[in-house]
Amino acid sequence: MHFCTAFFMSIKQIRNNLSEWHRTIDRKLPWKEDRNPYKIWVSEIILQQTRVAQGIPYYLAFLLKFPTLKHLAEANLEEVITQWEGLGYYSRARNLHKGANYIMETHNGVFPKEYEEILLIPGIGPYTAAAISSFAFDGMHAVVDGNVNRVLSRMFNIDEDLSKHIGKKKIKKLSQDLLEIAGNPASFNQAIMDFGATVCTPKPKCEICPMTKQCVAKKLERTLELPQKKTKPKLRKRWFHYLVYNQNGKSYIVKRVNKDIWKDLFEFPMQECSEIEWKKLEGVKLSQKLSHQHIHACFTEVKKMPIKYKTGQKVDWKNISSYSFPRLIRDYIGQR
DNA sequence: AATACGGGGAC
DNA sequence: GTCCCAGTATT
Repeated sequence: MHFCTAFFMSIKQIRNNLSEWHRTIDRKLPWKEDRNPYKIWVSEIILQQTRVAQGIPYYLAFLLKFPTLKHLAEANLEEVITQWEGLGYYSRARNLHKGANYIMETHNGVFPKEYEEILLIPGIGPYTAAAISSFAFDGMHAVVDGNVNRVLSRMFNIDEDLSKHIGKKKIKKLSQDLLEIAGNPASFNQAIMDFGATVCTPKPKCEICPMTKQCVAKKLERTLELPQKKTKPKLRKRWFHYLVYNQNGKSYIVKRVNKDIWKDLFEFPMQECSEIEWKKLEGVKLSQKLSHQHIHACFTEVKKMPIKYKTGQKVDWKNISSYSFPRLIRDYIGQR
């Protein structure tokens, strides 16, 4: 059929141009040095929803601290969380630790090779399983991340909401077709992500793009409309009152244990309150913007801790920095 | 299908 | 300010 032939030609053209383009730029990054699945795993988890530049120092420090899967499995969760301090999405650190133990128990410490097995590791979803499978083992699994969504929705003018099943299926199919024609999964997956990260960016650089002839969105002047944006959840404002005990060189800190932000990190004893109450408080006021919440914090130093706040553990001020804190708390301690 | 989960960089 | 980043787990 004519349509199928044209489609196939377009796919081949895209593959050729993409691989030619990639040969000219290939970014050198620390996790590309070898095909050690453990290192690739760590890098992929760090890079979830995280920019390359932000992830690099964490990747280097993490591998210095936990050089092998066994080191990670045998570490305490506390140490792992500490390595993650400041990076955000702390469940990634929890799952990395849980995943290392899972691999020790289920696969005798040997990182599994098959996509379906990789997918069962805690914290690994379809993207990360495909990335590890292709980068470490040459598995024929196409990655679909934010870059791929953007590149392919534009190339093929995919209108669907990519957070929904239909849209996901379309992108997955295109990406898998391209990969199978390209034939080199590690290099193709790397190329399409690098392309999305540097050329087919949210505000695209079409003037330097080698594939404008194949890009349907460009032809229709729709590049800025694709991929379809999802409506963002509305911002939540929260008001925290911290009681900072300070007597004889001691303080109290408590670990956050609930299903909420900053789980497993420490903070001072805290009472969440209303905006009205918060504005009347005396103390050091700092705020922190998260993607979906604005946290307003007031830190009040006290010589006596009310009984109901006396939870957690008493610690020396001079050791306090060794605990893991959210950015906001760390900032307060730093400027105090 | 929708929501929660951090922090930061680019504009 | 806004967008969104090499996403996943839970509801």
